[in-house]
Amino acid sequence: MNTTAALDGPTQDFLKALASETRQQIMMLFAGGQQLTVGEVADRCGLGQSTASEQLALLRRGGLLTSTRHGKLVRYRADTPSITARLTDLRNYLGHCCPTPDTGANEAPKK
Amino acid sequence: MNTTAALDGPTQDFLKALASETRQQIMMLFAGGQQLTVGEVADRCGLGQSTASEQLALLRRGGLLTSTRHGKLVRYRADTPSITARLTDLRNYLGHCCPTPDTGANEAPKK
DNA sequence: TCGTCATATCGCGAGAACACGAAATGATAT
DNA sequence: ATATCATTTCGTGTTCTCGCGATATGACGA
Repeated sequence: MNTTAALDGPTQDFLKALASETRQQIMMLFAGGQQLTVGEVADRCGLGQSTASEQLALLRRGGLLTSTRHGKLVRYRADTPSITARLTDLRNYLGHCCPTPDTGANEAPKK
Repeated sequence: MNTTAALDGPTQDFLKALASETRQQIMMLFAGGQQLTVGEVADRCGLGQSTASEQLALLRRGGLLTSTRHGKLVRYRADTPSITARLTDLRNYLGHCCPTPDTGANEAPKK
């Protein structure tokens, strides 16, 4: 029953991607700029190979990871600029919901 | 079925609360410091009374709203300091997942 | 007290998400 | 081309979420 989208698609996907403990756990593996393949993620999380692939795809759609093929391997890594952008979007959205959420970054009045 | 928490409880609840379009829509009603009752939220969103109550409870658990009783009415409003805190937690978490998430305008020594 | 209004909780059905194994796709070497 | 390895996509069962109506709790007034 939604006539009005509350958030734009990208931020939607960002939140949905993060709202899963399994995917949060996966994200932890990429600390320090780590680059990991699907198999490595599956292995370290104790997930099936296909499950890992699907979850990684969700994280990529959410703008948290990027992937690059290296031969037959696909290497995933954190998409830092995208993450930063979506965090800013999220803060802007929350800025609409409440008076000055004010994380230190002040909203300059537009124009 | 993961025993290892990737995120602390509060931030967990924060993300889960926000990862629903209905709840995002609800949050929009509180723009500008608005204070609304359960019935008003139900009415404006076209939701059943019980549904609105449950969703508001989730948002409160997520640290996005606070509630106060005024007689038989319960008034909800945005919990700005809590929102700010959880946004910071989220950024810290993401800071662990990727090299220098570059908070953009972080705690810059403002004046 | 009782009756009523506003909110919270319970029980339920429809739909989405999660994780899996099996099969399809893509890539490299022989 | 064939074999093999890594990844993706498909089909399935299980579990969780969402929204509802019905019922219970709490607050006020008569």
